[in-house]
Amino acid sequence: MGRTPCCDKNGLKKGPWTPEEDQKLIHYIQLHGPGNWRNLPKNAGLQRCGKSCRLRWTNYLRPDIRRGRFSFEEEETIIQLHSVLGNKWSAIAARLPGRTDNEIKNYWNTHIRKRLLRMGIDPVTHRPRLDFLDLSSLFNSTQLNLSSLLGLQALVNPEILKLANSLLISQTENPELLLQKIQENQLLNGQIQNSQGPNISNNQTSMFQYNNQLHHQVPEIPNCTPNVSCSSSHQSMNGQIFQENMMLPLQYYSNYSASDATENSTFQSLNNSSNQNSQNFSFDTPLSSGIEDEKESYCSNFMKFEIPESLDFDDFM
DNA sequence: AAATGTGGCAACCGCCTGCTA
DNA sequence: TTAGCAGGCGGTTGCCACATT
Repeated sequence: MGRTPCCDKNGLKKGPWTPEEDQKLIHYIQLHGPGNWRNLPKNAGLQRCGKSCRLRWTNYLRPDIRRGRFSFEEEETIIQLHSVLGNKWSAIAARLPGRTDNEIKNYWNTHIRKRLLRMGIDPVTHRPRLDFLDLSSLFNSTQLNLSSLLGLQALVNPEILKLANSLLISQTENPELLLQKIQENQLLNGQIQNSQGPNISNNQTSMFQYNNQLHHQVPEIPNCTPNVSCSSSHQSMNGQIFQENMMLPLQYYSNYSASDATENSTFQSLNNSSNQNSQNFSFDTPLSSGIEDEKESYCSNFMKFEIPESLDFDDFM
C-alpha cells in the first residue's frame, strides 16, 4: 500500500515560517483548537501542508513550551531517561514538561552526545568506550602504581556502588521501575527547588557536595586519563561481568552540564562550594585557565571507572 | 575586511502505528 | 480482513549566526 502524501504539495510554501503565518495558525487554533491538521491550513488561510502546521505548533508555537537553556535537572533527567529509553524522544519529552521531542533530540545531538563522547562514554550504551580510552597511558604512566591503585577500592563510597548497582539492575530487569525512580527524583528535585527558591545552584551544590566527597575519597592519579578507581566487586573477570561493571553510575554523568550558562553556573557553584570547604575539593587545573580546559579537566576528574580487583591486564594485551 | 569553517536549531522527509469503514 | 487515512515519530537536511583564519 503506497503512502499517499498528507497533502498536495503543489503550491504549498516550505521553509521558515513568517510571523504572519504564525499569527494565523495561533489565531485559528485559539478559536478551534488543534487537530484535523489536514484541513487546518485551508481553513486558517495558510499555504502550508497540515503536517508542517502541526510541527510548527507542537515544536514552537504551543503556549506551554518552555524556551531557553536546559536546566541542570533537565539535562540529568534526559541522560537518565535516554539510558533507559534510547532515542525515544517523545517518551523522554513526555517526562520533561514544556520541552518538545525535537528540542530534546537537537539538544542531545548537539550538546550531550558530543560531551559524552569526549568523556569516553558511548552515548548509545551509556558505557565507557574502551576504544576511546588511551589504555596505554595507564601502563606507561610512571606515576601509576597498579598495586596501590587496586588498593583504592576501600576508599570508594559504598553508597555510590549501591546506587550504581541498583540502577543497573533496574535498567536491565525493570526499566519501568527505573522510570518511576527517575520521576520520583524529578519530583524531589522540584521540591528542593521550591523550598530553596528558583536558583538551581542550590541543588547543584548539594549534588556536587556528594561528588566532592567522592573526589576527596579517591586520590588523584596524575597524568592518567581517565582516572581509575576500583570496584568492590570480587567477581572473576570475564567479558560480560567486566562490561557490566563498566556501567557508569549516574553521578559520573552529573559532573558536567551541557549549556555554557549552566556550565558557568556549575563551576561557580563548585567554586563556591570549594571555598566553603577548601579541603573538600580542588581542581587539577587552576581556575584561571580557560573554561573549556576547566570543563575537560572537570570531566576527566570524574572518569573513574570500576575495574574488578581480579582484572588480569594481560587479557587486554 | 573578507573568506572559510563550525555549531545550533528549525523544519522537512519518509516510515510507522493505530483507527476506521 | 484489509485498504486508506491522519497523526506521530526519529533521522536528516539546510540555513543562519558566530568564530576563526
